[in-house]
Amino acid sequence: MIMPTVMERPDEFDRARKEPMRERVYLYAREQILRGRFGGGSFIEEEDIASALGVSRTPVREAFHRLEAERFIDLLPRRGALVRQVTVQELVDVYEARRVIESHAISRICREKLPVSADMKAVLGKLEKLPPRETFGRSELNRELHSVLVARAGNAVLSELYQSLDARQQRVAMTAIEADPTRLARISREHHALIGALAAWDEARALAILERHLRPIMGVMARLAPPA
Amino acid sequence: MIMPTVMERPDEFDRARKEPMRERVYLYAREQILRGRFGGGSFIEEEDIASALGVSRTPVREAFHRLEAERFIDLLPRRGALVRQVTVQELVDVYEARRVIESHAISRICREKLPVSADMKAVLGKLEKLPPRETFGRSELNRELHSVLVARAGNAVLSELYQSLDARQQRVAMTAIEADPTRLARISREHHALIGALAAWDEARALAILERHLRPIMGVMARLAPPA
DNA sequence: TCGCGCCTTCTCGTATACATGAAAAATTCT
DNA sequence: AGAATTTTTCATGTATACGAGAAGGCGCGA
Repeated sequence: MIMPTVMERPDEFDRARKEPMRERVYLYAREQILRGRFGGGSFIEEEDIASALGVSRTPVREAFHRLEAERFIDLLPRRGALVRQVTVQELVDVYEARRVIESHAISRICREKLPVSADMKAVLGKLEKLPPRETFGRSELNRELHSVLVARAGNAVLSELYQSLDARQQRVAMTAIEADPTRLARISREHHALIGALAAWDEARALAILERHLRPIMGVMARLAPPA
Repeated sequence: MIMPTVMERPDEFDRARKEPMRERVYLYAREQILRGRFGGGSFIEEEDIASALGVSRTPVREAFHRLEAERFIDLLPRRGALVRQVTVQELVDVYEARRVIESHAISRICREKLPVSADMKAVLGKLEKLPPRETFGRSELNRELHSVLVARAGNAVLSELYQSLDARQQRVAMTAIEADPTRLARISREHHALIGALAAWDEARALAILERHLRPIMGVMARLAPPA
């Protein structure tokens, strides 16, 4: 029932686009949550979004169901959509899951002697071209690098699972970067080291770098998401 | 557009139940796919299900979206719902993913010296009480045992990921059992051995048993799902 | 004043109606 | 006849309507 922000002007978006309405509704609601406008623990109602975007409730419902599947909200029967509170425990679990999947990918890449893919090089290249100021863009590319790494291992199912984790952590990743911008430089260094170890198929070294790479993030999380 | 089976009598189900309609529609469509009545590669239309169950298209749409999220069908824009063909590659990937997650769970249980949970014992108990004839029930319990094992490790996120894998492989698991009923006895023995190793916190042994346990299934899969 | 139950209100869940766009069918041209 | 184009069909995508169930307010009684 809490409307965190009053929209002065109905959030009109380009209705000319031909992509399905529910997709745009989904992206809109997702961004509101990501940006923290819909705080965790507050309710959103279908009609809110529908009128704000000038669409009917039907596509909003479909977007809500997708958001629920991705654990952004909980759909309470006849009550509304509760924006999930990100708990510390959940973050720890997400990072452990990431570590499990990424470690496996690294092991496969090294054991099967898979060369570093063009995708990985492309992402690294884009990262270098991007000025350090562009924290948002860099953060996106960093996440993409990890995705591409997992994809390289060649297991589509694991890649999908990893993607869903990625969506879940995205909320916090953004604020984590903002809270400590100096981390970006460190992350870049670690990424280069990781790709280097992968190119040399040095499994032990790559795994060690991954460990060091993921561990400190948990500390940041704990500070950002005090227990509800 | 292919309706594999003509329903002589509209598949009437108990409309008195108070659980949401979309849930029943979901379960119905899911079972049809699981039982192979909607063959892989064929289209199902919303209206088919709606009229077969005597409901409107609205809950059917929601059920379809859920089935798509669980990878039972592909929703093609303005075309319909395509029942996914289970490829050998996908099955191999699913089993590899299972192995990754279950191995991690075993490692954690052994390293943190977590005692075998009451849940696990309960499932084992139910399994022993169930007569060997009950292949379907035994298969369900076997899957449940693995779920409980993963849950024991205490990572809710990984448990969720595992659950989604479980749903994906269910289609084939059923037919796999039917194709080779002698496997059930072997599975039971391996499960007992696995729990034994877990109780002793013998990580290496438990992992070895898991490997042996999951590997032969892939052979069965390859025979059951010839490349499309 | 406080507790209990009724009533109002408001949102979701489902049904129905209409619009849109793609596939299939019919027609025409070569 | 064969192929390309137009027409038709028909399932999906979206909007709207209606009913049911829960939350909160209000009045009544202790």
